[in-house]
Amino acid sequence: MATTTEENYLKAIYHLNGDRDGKSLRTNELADYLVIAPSTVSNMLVKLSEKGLIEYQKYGRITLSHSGEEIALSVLRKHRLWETFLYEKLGFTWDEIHDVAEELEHINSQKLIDKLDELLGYPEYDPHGDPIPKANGQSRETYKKTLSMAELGKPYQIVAVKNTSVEFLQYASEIGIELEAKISVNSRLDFDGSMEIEIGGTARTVSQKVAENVYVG
Amino acid sequence: MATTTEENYLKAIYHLNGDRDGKSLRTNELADYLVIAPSTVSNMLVKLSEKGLIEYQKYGRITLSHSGEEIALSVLRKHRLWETFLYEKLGFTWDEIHDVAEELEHINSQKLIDKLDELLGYPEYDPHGDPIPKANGQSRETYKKTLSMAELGKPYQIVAVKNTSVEFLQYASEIGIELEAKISVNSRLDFDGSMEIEIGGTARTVSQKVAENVYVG
DNA sequence: AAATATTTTTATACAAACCTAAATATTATT
DNA sequence: AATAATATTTAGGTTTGTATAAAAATATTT
Ligand SMILES: [Mn+2]
Ligand SMILES: [Mn+2]
Ligand SMILES: [Mn+2]
Ligand SMILES: [Mn+2]
Repeated sequence: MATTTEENYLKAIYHLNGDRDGKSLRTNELADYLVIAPSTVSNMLVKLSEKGLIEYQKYGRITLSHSGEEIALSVLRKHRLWETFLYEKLGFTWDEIHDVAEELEHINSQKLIDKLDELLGYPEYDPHGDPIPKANGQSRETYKKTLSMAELGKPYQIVAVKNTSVEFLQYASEIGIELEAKISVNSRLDFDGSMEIEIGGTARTVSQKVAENVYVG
Repeated sequence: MATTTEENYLKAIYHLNGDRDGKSLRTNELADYLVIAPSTVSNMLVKLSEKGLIEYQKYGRITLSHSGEEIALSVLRKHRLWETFLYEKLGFTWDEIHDVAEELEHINSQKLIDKLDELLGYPEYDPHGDPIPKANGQSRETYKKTLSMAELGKPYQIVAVKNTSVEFLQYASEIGIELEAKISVNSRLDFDGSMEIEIGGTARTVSQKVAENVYVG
């Protein structure tokens, strides 16, 4: 069995190798993401590699092995099912669920997760719009079009958010950014990438950074 | 904050000091209960004592401090609420819930436990008949009368079970021992304390050990 | 009350997960 | 291609929670 720490590494590697354009994942990037020292990561990479959970050799690129990816997907499945539970059944808001799910995802019980899935009615997406991997490890691909890439004047719907920090999600809620909300871009300012949008009938200005964290479809 | 291990120690001390008749709790008994070496316990006792969570000095008796008891009760509350959730909402059987709750009880989120309590309708007892401590730390006293102490011929109801091992609970279910079941003792054999009982209309023989693990009222 | 047995503590060690600082390898710049 | 900058690993330490074996304290038996 993988420890909680190992599971978090595998999930991080899966995540960081997900939306990248070819660039190979390296020690420092993982260390930054996990907010720990590069030397700690370096040691752990040797251990994960010895356990057959990642493909890796000194100074090289970091990728998951087949069994490593299986674990990463199962932890991600648990994470997103718990988030859905907290949101749907316990009335948590979407900015409160991530941190708690970060702990719950490490509870070991196949029956628990199967029954939770059943209780929730086999949801396909979590409250941030992210796809929930299936029990067999199948997972839908992630979204590609962000609000910052949207065409001017065209009507869109919000399908997911990228960032799950409390700060972003609370701000997003305040300005009406929520799943399935109708949204369109009126204009884009070349200088800083900020844009005038219309959301729920109200006109707003959002920064490029915000626009890059909203997926539309 | 207490670590998961510390929480488990405090809960164990609370439990072992609960149904005892004056005998003072000592290192070896704790070590046996937790299935770890006495030296490990000895070291941990010094740490817990330094943290002000227990009253203890070398070679002496072990009791919880006020703040130690607060933590023990809050962990016990979480444990029993989770057990109730698994049983009521996810269809687990009463022999499957303890081990999973043993992990879930260490998740840190006040909101999570408050909302769980609400979802369950503020239950008073867990699926083993044990009282669930209130949020303010109040807890009903534990039961005193076991089946082995019952009067012959008198009608009783099962109110709780003492042992939560899979082996005991599965056997108990098989012979009709479940909460609220009507039960009476026909005869008791002095030789080994075994007894003839009638439960749900069926006559059975149970050992003294089984009878000591069933609470009636 | 001595001797013996038992319990508890102390000394020492190990694994996991982290750290800082130093050494080394890789990459970028001149 | 040599030098400088950056990334990564290695060396050496810390903390938490565990273990075994030896020492010391307490309890029991003779
Ligand atoms: Mn996690
Ligand atoms: Mn999510
Ligand atoms: Mn526990
Ligand atoms: Mn219980």
